[in-house]
Amino acid sequence: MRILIAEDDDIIADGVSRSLGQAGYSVDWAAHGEAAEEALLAHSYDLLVLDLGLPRLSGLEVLKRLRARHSTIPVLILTALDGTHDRVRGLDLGADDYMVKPFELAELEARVRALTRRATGNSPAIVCGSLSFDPVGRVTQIDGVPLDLSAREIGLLEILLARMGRLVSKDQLVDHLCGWGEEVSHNAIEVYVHRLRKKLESGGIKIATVRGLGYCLERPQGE
Amino acid sequence: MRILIAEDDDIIADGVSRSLGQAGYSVDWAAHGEAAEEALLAHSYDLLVLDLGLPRLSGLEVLKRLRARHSTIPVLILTALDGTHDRVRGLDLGADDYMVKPFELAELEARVRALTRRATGNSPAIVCGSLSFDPVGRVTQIDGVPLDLSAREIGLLEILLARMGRLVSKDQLVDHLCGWGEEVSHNAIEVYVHRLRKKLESGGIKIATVRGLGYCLERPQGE
DNA sequence: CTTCCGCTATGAGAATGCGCATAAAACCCC
DNA sequence: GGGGTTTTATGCGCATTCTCATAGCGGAAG
Repeated sequence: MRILIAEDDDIIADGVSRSLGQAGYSVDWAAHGEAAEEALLAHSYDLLVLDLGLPRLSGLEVLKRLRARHSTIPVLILTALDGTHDRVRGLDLGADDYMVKPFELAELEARVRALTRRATGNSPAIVCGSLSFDPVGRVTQIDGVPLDLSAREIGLLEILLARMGRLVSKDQLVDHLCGWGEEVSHNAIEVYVHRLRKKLESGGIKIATVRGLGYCLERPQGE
Repeated sequence: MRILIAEDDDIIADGVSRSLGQAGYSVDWAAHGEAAEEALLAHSYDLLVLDLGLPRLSGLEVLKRLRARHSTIPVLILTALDGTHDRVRGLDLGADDYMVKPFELAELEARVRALTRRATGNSPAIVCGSLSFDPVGRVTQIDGVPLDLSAREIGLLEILLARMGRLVSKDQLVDHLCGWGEEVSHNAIEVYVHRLRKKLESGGIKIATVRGLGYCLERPQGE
């Protein structure tokens, strides 16, 4: 799950990205409207958190262009206390939710969860054999028993589930786990896979290795 | 967008088909499992709304056969409140979403939208007799059973499938398998072909040798 | 028909480097 | 600073790849 934050106040941006990063999302940050526009064109995000008071290119303008391109990415707008007018206009332009500054990080997280859920097609849970993954709460269960996973493990599992039964290269994994700027070695991926495998093996879930190409979460036998 | 509804309760079926028809889909209705099976074989649908409690042929069976034919149509299953077990089994068999009766038509519509949207992103598998190959996931199945191939074998199969029924020279194979700097001997190609043949023979897939010219993946009968 | 030569099949062995495991270091949040 | 998590470091095992040697096959020429 990849999220773009368009926010000029770097203290807020920092807090938000930490908080969401902690929750297992990979977060990119754009400090002004043009950077946001560029990032949106260059990558595919699952959610945009958009401050309306952006320099260079206003948040409303970014949103307008985004929707003009028929993008359906969920957008959560951030607005100052007195920006009622803009807020309304934002919702008119196709924003999905809004928050008024200052806000609680916990509440932001909750709303982000709600919005990303919608993006995953409303599916209540992704099931793979005895494993079920709830994209809303980002909670994993094996045979109904909650499984304790770290942020990185959740991120890894998420993309493997999204591409269940297909091969996923290490580069693809790196892409999904990290925003740009931060990169992680292939070795790190191997370590995550190792740990995730250990936690999943009790449920009979297997991650197959294809040497030189990548990993593949085995789809449970449809029989 | 064409949708098939397999549902024996004609009141529900009527409501659903009106609602979806209203929304611009063209809707067919099958009142029992065999009719659904027949319709699925006769036409190509973009979505199947499947009641699990069908007479004549159960919904689970319909779904199972559908997936056995390597169909990737999105399937939304309808289930009674107490059908937890069947629901889980349905998702295991490759259903994409489910709804519990009774449900709101508006919600059904929303989920149908989500599923049909997702479908357009799906890549069609390349099928050759009992073999199917997903070019995106680079995963091979024979009669629905995943086949364990190495990187080189996958690469070889990939290009043979792309030129199915046509002759592929060894030089072409070398080109496709190796990057710029690296080269590989013709003898190596022979070895890959040998190993790939061994793994494919159980599925009745044949790679013909054309002496002095190259190899050719035989197109299955009936096309 | 027989012989010969070159192409292909096949098995076995060797080399490479990928991925695994484990440990240890950096990091981060409370 | 202490628990957790993330990341880097490192050596080993082994699957995969590739070469080699040999046997099989097919076509062409004599």
